[in-house]
Amino acid sequence: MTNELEIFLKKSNLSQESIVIICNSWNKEISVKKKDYLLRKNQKENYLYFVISGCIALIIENENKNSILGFGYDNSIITSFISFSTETTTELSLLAVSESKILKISKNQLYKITNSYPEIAKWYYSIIEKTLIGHLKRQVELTTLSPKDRYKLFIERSGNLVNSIPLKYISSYLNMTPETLSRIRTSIY
Amino acid sequence: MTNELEIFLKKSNLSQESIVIICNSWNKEISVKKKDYLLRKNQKENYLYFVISGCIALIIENENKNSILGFGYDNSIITSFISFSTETTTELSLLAVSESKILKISKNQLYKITNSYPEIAKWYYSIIEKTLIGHLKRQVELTTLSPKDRYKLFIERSGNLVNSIPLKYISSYLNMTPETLSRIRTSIY
DNA sequence: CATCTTTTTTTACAAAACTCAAAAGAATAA
DNA sequence: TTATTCTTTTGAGTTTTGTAAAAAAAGATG
Repeated sequence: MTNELEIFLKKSNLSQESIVIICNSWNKEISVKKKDYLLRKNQKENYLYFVISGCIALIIENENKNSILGFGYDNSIITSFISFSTETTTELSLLAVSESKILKISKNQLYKITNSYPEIAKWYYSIIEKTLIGHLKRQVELTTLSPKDRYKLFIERSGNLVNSIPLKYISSYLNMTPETLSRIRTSIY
Repeated sequence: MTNELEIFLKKSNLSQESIVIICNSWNKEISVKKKDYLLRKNQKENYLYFVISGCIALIIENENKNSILGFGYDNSIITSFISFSTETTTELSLLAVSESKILKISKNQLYKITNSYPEIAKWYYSIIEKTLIGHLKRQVELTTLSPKDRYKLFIERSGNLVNSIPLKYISSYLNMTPETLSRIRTSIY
């Protein structure tokens, strides 16, 4: 059982019994190196990941453009939800943008416990709901804020990432070119 | 019980019993006029809506800019999920962009049946999951496609809307100005 | 029906962001 | 360490999109 995961689970209102069951259903801790993929385009996603440390990007990689849709870091959960829930192959990839430590749980293992324990099913759906809310908020920010304001908000919330991952990933997440981000950074100070 | 809702529910794998229970939990059909609000900024969202006909926009209205995050139309479900699930006041509004017929179900009514019937709880969570997937897909499209391609894809999928709601709403949904959309429309033909 | 309002389109102009290319700086590997 | 690769910055020029204002078209109202 991993400490970080347990702390994370304790923030939900789960019984201690459920916490133990969930914790025991995850695979052993994995270390992933920078630029390793947890998932590549056209594969099927069979796992849900818990990021203990480091940073995993949910990214769409096309010939001419890569776009990061989200990051998983610091005790958060990430997967390619579309593929994970619909059993289709993924358009998105999961890429470690810094050295990371993660846990993973397979769809089967997860379904086993959500089917057996209603409380755990509820917990899982609350994760989907939180993920939806996060993406909606991001969408609001992308459409209403200027590039400069998007960057400012980003450093307010995730300032630590600025120093631990290449800026090109942040610019991609903020939907601008690395050049534009570089210019914003020099213009601010 | 409304025919459209029943047809919609039959597409999920719900038992007939659950379908009847869900149908009976909704309020009477409401007609909303173009430009009526189902929900305004800073209110709390207490309802989930089923759009029978017409078109409801999920919109963020700011001083200088309005942005549409999604449409509900033709037998689909819509609400301001952030407010609905977190009990916070909404930043988003729900605006009828054409004359619409809708049903609504209150949070209380919904929770009553999801708590009593696990199958209905599952159904509700599948709606959240589908909503998440829809928003993720939209996000991919907004970040990877050019304005022209976004418009082309939109008319492929929702061509009927082009003729039934003002173009300014479509341009907002596609994250471009009405002028840009107008230029695209003349350049295509 | 005539009028008023809203929506759509068009224009000219301005500004923002992107592309391309190159150099400087960091990080990584041999 | 040095070499190599990757990242960030900078500059110039181009393209795209946005702004503003006005005209045209469509729709609503009395």
